[in-house]
Amino acid sequence: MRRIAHLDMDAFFASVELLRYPQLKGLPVVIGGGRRSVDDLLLRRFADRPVSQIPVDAFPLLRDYVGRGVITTATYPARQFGVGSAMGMMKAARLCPQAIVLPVDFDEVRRYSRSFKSVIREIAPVVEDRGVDEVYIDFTEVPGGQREGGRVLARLIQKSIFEATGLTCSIGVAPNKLIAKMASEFNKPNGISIVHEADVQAKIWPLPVRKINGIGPKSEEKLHKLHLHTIGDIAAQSREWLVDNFGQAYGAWMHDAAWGRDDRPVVTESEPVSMSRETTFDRDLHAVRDRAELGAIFTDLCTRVAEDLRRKGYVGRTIGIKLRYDDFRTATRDQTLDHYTADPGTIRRAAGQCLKRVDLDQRLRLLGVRVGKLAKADAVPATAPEAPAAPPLAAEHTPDLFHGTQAARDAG
DNA sequence: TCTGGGGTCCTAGGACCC
DNA sequence: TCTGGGGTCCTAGGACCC
Repeated sequence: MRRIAHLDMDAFFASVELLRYPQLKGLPVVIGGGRRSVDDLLLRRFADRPVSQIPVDAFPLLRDYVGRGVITTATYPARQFGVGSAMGMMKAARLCPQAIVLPVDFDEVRRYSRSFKSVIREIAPVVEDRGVDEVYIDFTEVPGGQREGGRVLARLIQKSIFEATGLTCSIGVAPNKLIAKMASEFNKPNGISIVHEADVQAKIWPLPVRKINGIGPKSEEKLHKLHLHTIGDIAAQSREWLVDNFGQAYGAWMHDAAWGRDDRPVVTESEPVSMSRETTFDRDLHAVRDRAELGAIFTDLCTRVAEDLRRKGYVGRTIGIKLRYDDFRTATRDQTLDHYTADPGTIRRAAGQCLKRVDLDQRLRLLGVRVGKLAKADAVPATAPEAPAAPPLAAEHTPDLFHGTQAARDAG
């Protein structure tokens, strides 16, 4: 009998911060925002004492937050005010102005991520990564993995993670990934939930459709229009009806999902498909009026993707850009080269070509650069960047960007 | 008050080749 | 002069997830 666990760290980003600032325990704290944070200032101001001694009233509050951005994680006390992840900072500030705001410390989060995952792998080796704070674990072949439906092993993992990191997690164990994912939410935080095949009707069917991993806001809205609100409502429809309304692949999948059927394996290894860097500006920028600023950001994005590729040992063939207009519409353009590259100049030139194919009259709020069709750098025949060599990546050397004049282009 | 940054996968049309 | 399918690759957009 297959036994699959889904493990989800409780309020991971916030919990990592609480380890550093235990004085914030029990308070509403939100993580997110980024650049505008006062965190560094705080540390400098109280450089004379351990961070755990910084007084609570010295921390920055959500009510004082200025800028764009969304909440990455909210502590449970903050959630009581209706604040949750993916919520805009400004909206969160209205709901809970007294919440403390801290920026994401990616290095620290990654460190704890590696740490809790290695604890799990020592106990149960078949682990699938689902981002920094989540994994699927195959209990089926683990000695003792079937005892009490997986509860015994789940408890051991929970305890081992807590002892190694001081962090809590919630675990769902079920016949497959789909149900395990839903089950891990049943007893949050620091909970375990065991679901068997026979429980689907009682425990899964009453849930709202949105709880199915794969049904998002758009599908939820469409389901609601069809008067389907619970997973049981979907299960009550015929496969044919769902296919007629949602298409062959999605409709059939939805039917299976509602009946708790899912035979996807736990995948322990995977290769990246693309790497990208993007940034939302502090204020909307215009291609002509803010040309220099945009040019510098663009160059920086190209440089950073190139660094990411090199650091991880990949090259790519498809170079693309993404931009978001002030009205939140998104446009993408990409171009496939005849050779693989990780060279910042090559990426910059190809991305620059893409930029010329998109409307730049409207103000922009976001710019991104993506490299796709990746291959391992050592698995691909080495190709020199085509002559002439890539120009240096200074803004003044790339006058073709953002409505550069033809004369400037010729000069470049 | 809008709405981050990093991804994956799917769809659909057109090019191009056999 | 009209009429094929099938397969693969490229591109743009969009849904969804963490």
